[in-house]
Amino acid sequence: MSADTRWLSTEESAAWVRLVALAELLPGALDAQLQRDAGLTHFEYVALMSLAEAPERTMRMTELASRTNATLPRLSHVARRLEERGLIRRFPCPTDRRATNATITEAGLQLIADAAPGHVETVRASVLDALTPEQLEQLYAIAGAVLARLDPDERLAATSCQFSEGPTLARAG
Amino acid sequence: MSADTRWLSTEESAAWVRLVALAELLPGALDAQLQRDAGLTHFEYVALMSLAEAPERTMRMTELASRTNATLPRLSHVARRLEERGLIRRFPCPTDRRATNATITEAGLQLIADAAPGHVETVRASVLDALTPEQLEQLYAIAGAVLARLDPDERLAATSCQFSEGPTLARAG
DNA sequence: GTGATTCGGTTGTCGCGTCAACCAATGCGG
DNA sequence: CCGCATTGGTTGACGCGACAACCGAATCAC
Repeated sequence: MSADTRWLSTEESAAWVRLVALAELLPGALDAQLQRDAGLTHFEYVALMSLAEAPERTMRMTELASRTNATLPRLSHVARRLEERGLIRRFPCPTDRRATNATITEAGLQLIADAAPGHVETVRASVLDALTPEQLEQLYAIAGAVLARLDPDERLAATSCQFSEGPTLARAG
Repeated sequence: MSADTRWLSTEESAAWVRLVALAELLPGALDAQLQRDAGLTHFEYVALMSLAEAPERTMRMTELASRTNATLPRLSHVARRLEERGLIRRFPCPTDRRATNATITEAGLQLIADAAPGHVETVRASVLDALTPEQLEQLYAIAGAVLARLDPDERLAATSCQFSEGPTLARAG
């Protein structure tokens, strides 16, 4: 009976409620747009993006799972579906025959290249354009502070969610 | 072919990646703690909390669904499970015989009363205690600006996630 | 009143994620 | 070498949420 619970102050409660609402709504909004326009979940989009930006467009299943905050079984299921759709290919790793490498195919690159503009547009419309430059900086700091608690190993730090505007990644065989 | 896509700047991309990571990890962290300590999902916790704070500890299914950002089928499934566990009760609304009212039981009140301290502790440990008072205020404003886009009707504005420290809600029959 | 429409809710089906079980390959101790 | 634990990954069963179909009750047109 720890009666010494530090309940939330009014300000804490208000901010918390909003953060929870945000965390509740954002994934659904991202999934809905990507599903509608590209037939992809946000998770699939991030996974394909990660592969697209990896050296040789190839990554070990375990590393991909870690970078996308997925369990290995989950990634395995998703990879099977993506492979059935011809968006990725899997093959045993030559140096460690336990491991599996995943590579994004040309069709996969094409799909995310087509999907990226709409996705970026959604990100702007639902979040970024609602914030001032100062708030953008504040958000970066705040999310960083929280992630230090939730993701101490910074496994998700390297996820990428957009194409840069540099030399296009698609068709760069 | 909209080649006029406004790609993300470095600052935007960095903040966005962190926000996505946060939205990805937070629900899992909340679910894990509540599941472990009370056998509840975060959604079930919020639903029970909403009932506990409603007048007569009773609410219409439709209103509860709206406040918790749930579809009606989802809420119906969850309500059936909670009822089977004896945490809520459902009965037809006397004034509109189409409608169903849900009431939290004594057992339900007891459960969330027991679960609340641990949950608040988790909220502090994973988020609130990582932020300065200024950042808390900034978070409130930022999340408010984004929610204006994601939840224009402010349906989630009234969700409550904690017990106040006022007269305890449990056992107040 | 009576028929058509809408509202409030429940039920069934399907897809995805989790968990546990399993298998092959590797590494390690002796 | 030979056990044995560990690593990397897949598979199957189960639970939850989304979607569609459905039903009774209320409402509206006239």
